[in-house]
Order: sequence, then structure tokens, then C-alpha cells
Amino acid sequence: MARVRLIDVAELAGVSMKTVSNVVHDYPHVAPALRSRVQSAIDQLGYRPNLTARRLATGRTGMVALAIPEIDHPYFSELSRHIAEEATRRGYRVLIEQTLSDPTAERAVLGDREAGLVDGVIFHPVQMETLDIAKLDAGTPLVLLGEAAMPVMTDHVMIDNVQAALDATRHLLSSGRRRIAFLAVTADDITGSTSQRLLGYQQGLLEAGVRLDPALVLEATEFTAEAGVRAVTEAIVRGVEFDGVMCRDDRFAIGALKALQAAARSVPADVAVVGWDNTALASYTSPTLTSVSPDKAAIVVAAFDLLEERIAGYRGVGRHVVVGHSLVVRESAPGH
Amino acid sequence: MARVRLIDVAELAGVSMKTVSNVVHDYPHVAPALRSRVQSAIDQLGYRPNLTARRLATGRTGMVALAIPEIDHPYFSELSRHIAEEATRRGYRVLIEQTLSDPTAERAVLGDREAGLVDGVIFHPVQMETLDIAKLDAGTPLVLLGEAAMPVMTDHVMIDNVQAALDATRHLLSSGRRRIAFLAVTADDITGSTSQRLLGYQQGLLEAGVRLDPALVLEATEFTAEAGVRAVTEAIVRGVEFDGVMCRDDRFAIGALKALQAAARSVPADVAVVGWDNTALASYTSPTLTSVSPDKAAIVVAAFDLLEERIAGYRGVGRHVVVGHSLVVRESAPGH
DNA sequence: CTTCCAATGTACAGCGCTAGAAACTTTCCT
DNA sequence: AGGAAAGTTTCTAGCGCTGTACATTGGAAG
Repeated sequence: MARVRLIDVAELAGVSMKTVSNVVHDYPHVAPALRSRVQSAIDQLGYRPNLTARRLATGRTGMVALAIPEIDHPYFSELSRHIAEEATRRGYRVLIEQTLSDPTAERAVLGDREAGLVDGVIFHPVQMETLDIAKLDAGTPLVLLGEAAMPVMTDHVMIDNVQAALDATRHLLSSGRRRIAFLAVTADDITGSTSQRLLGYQQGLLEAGVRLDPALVLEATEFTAEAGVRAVTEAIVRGVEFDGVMCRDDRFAIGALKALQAAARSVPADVAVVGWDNTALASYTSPTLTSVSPDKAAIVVAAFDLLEERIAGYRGVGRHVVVGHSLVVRESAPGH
Repeated sequence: MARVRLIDVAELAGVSMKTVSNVVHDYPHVAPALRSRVQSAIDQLGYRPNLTARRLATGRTGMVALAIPEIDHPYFSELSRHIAEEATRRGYRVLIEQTLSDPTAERAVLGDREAGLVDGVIFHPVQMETLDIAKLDAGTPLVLLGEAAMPVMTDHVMIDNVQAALDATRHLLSSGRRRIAFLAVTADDITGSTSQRLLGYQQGLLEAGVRLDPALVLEATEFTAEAGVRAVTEAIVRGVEFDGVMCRDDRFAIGALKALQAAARSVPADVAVVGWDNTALASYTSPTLTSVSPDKAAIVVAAFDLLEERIAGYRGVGRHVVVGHSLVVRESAPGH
């Protein structure tokens, strides 16, 4: 069966296309009798407006692209859920663009790929830097997430990573920990998130009068739980002593828990562990994980607010919105 | 700046729109000199084809919708990743449709929502039943995932749940377990997955000559780790004895591990635990989780194969493809 | 020196819908 | 009753691109 078009309905109902369109759009000035006649023609034919055609005519697509490195990373999948729900609430659909942290894919997000396809893009870059983005930004409304890049003209939503790391470090210090490891820095991490978290960690130690020990800043090969296990295990083998671990994300924290368990160190009695992102994983572990919790719902709302202003025509300089965070205290690093 | 259109490029290059279009599409019969002249006009103007317009003209959207209950459920987020990668490989983009297991949202997926928007839909229903889907299917190519529904005319990809549950049960039996609990049935579960897994479990016990004990089929209020904790804890409190737990998904298995740990039962020494889905969670727990592993990559490939045949015009009866599964053995239920 | 054909380029009619202007009706007021 | 205002419906020009039908050209073949 061929698709039913507006004009088919119009012919059946004996009216013009515009009148059918008015009925479809609930335009107020349609006589009740006509309205019901048109409506029954719509029902009879099973008419569904062709959204692509509507888009071409209106110029609005009703879609936003969400470009993230990995859809199955717990943080991003939870963020995606918020995005999907907020998008539905605001009448958008979500196109997923998985970059896998690949520079080419990231560039493509901003380049030709979204031409006329979406009304806006929410993008969490990993590899692209500020200048790259500024150069490629093609005019499609864009909101950046995370800390990797912040071009002057582009809107941006983030949490205060330094402050959050400071909060977490103070929490560990306040429970009496003094030898706190940082898990972990990686060689190719240019995102800036890690260095900000490291900064907050160092700041916390300094303000408590604790000497910084480079041996406590662990190195990992990649962002996985397994790499976290290896980093902590090696530190233990090397004889590094520590009574707390501040992790840059929950998966590292899970690695830390595993490594400590394997080394027969008790958590939190011997070593306290703090994660980051407060993903569902944090409540799945035993002991459950104390974790820095970025306000994901607020991130998403702020991102959509900025995006919709851009879509509505705002052309000014980039706004940089900092949303809240908290520390969710669980078993791995209880209060003192 | 207004968008650059095909006709703008054509005017600058002094050729027809169609010639520009031919250059854009790498149509072979364009003279090299002309081609480079057009190309430089494209570059000079920064022309990007408007995909919406192309869609309207060609009738193909290059998009598929993925309709799943929860994007942040580990199984679905891992599945989504496979979908996103396979879609990229085949030249599609993915529109995410989160149903939250809501019947209205599920109905909307098949009804008006995707009209002309996507070339096909990959849908994992939870609430909709066979007849519902058959009634609403509007002609957009559709592939169903999971066990909830299988209308005669609709393509469908699944694993052999009964066999997989049988495999898992045999594994537990072969390591000497005889009192194996099933975690869990829920009141409102109409998906059929659970009952098939339960069937395989029972079949495994019967063929080993183990008497079925209804007390071992636990009940949970919902599909969460917490509900799993409660179900297992209550069983222990009721004095139900068991030395194995066969879980319908990994999150229940995590609940089981937590409940057993709280009750000072050792895993796997006292109780062996098998999960289902083999999500990343299975390697995050301690002990790590033995888990039934549906071949997610194969599911996705099969789904796209079927979908593309439908897109290409196949109109026959539904094909029902069963893809492989395996049991990934880890610490929670080691081999004998 | 025609004839034919392949290679190359152009013209233009849609794809299905929207939205503003124009046309026609009815209602209301004086 | 006359006319303006308000309400209702039609007409139609696009939105930007594609694909078909057709025009043109330069050789190769007969």
C-alpha cells in the first residue's frame, strides 16, 4: 500500500490540503463539523504526516544529536537516559552519535554529518581541543559537556571538578586518612578532567598540611577497571603505603576494590575508597562505594536550556554553566 | 549567514544543479576539469548537502530507530553500543526511543511516531503482546528483539532461552549442586523470557532426577538488584536451603551475591551463583560472576540483516532467527 | 561523409508538507 | 439594511534535493 498523503485525505474529505493541515495541527478556527469530517477521513485512511516533508517545509527537525564517546560506559548511559527523558519532555528526539573517542568521528560530529539533520548537538568531546572545535563549528547550535574544550563562542556545561575533588579529599582526610593515593593519571589523557581532579586532590592535601608524595599518584594505561586493578596492585607490590584512594571514576574504584581485596586489605578499615560519577555501579559493589556525584539531571537541563536558546536564535558568546555536585557517602569511605 | 544551497554552488560554478549533485555523489561521468571547478566552488562556499531535503527526494532516511525499555540498563546499553557500531558500518544513524516499559510509549513506537522518519525500527518490546504489535505495525520495516512477542508477519531475533537456562542449570548440577534456587519470577512479567528461563531450569533439574521444589522459585517485586537482595534474604530468613542460584539477569545475581555475603554464606563454596546477560557487571563483582552470555554481536547483525531485507522490499512472513549463546564461567560458579 | 553511440551536461517535475495571502462567509453593530 | 470585523477555507509558492528525460558534443564505425 502506498503511503497516504495529505492530499489524499483532502480529496476524500472534499477540502483543501491546508484545512486538513489545520486539523492535524489543532488550528483553532476550523468549524466543528468540518473538523470531524476531516478527522474521520484521516482515521479512515490511517493518515500519518510525513515528518521529513514537514521538516523540509518548516526548517525544524525536532531532533538533537547526542555525541558521546561510549554509550555503554555507565556514566554516559546514565547521562543518555536523562537526555532521552528531557528530550521527550521538550519535544525532541535523540540521535546517538558514538565517537569512541576517535578524533575523526568527533570532527565529523561537528562537520558535515549533522547538516540539516538536527536542530542542535550536545557533545561531550574527548579528543578535540578548544581550537579544533572553534574552527569546525558550522553554525548548528552546540552545547559542550565536560572539561576537554571550551571555545569562547560555544556554550558549555560542567561541574566544578576542582571543588568536587577537594570535597572528596577533605572527606577522606576528615576520617583520619593521611596517605591518600590518586587513581589514576593516564598518558594520553588530554581531557583536562583528570588534571582538575588531581588539582583538587592536591589542594585538599596541602590545606591539611599533608605533604604531596608523587608515589601516591598512580598511573594507569587506560580507563578501565582492569587497568585500575593493575595500577593499585603494582603500587602495593612496590611497597607504597596508603590508607585512602581517591579515584577519578567509578570503574577505577571498582578496580581498586578488587586489588585491595586480592591483597587482603580491608575496605574501609585499612583503606578508604572514593569513586567518581556515582553510577549505578557504586551501589552494586561490596562494600558499596562512596562517590562524587555530578548532578546529571541538572547537567542535562542546563544543556537543553542553552541549546534551546541557541535554536531560538541566540548568537552571543558562549555561556559556561557550572552545575552542582555532591558526595554520596557509602560504605567504602564512611563519615568519621 | 544563510545556508549554502546546491543552486548557489551551481551558479558560482556556472553549471546546473544536477552537475553539482553529480560531483557531490561521485557520479563517474563528469569531466575532470568541470569536476574540479565545481569542487572548488563547493569548498569556497562551504557547501553541505541538506540531508532532510535529500531524504524527501529519495525517500530513504538513512536512520533506524532503536526502541528499548531503558538505555541505562547494562544489557541494553551494551546492546546499543553494538547497534551503534553496526549502524555506522552499514551507513545508518540511530535514533533512540526509550520506552521505559510504558505501554503507551511502546505503542507510539509503532504508531505515528516513526512515520517517514526512519527506514526501519529495531524494537525490544516488554509490555506489548503479539497481537498488539500485529495490529499496529504500520508498514515500516520492523525487527523484534526478545521473547515478548512474535507476530507471524514480523521478523524476530532471539536466543534459545530454554536451552541457555538448561545449560546453566546443568553447569550448576555438574558441580554437585542439588538445591538450586531460581531468582526470580515477578508478578507483572509478561515478557515470556522469565518463563522460558524457568522452563529450562526445571527441565535441567528433572533430567538430573532432582525434585522440583516450589520454595526454590523465588519471587521479586521488580527487576532490580535491590529486589534481588530482598528476595534472597527472605528465602534465607524463611529457612529455605539452597546451594545454587540461577538468576534471570546479572542485576539479580548482584543482589544474590550481596544477600549471601550479608548472611555470611560463601560464594561459591556454600552457594554457586549464575547470572544472565554477561554484562560488564559480571566481571566487576567479587567473586566475578558466571553468566549466560547471549551473543549480542550476532543479535545485532541478524537484526540488521533482516531489517535491510525488509527495507529492500521483502514482504513475506516473519523470519525467526535464533542466535547463539554461551556460558561464561567465572568465580561465582566455577567448573567442577 | 554520413550514422550512431557513448559521454557529458541541462531542464524540470516532483518528494509531502507548511504558511501566508487571498477569497469567501457569517456575525455583529449601528 | 449596510458595512466592518471576525471567522473560515482555499490557493499556491516554496523548502533543497534527486532522478528522469532530453539536448549536445566528439569521435569511432560503416
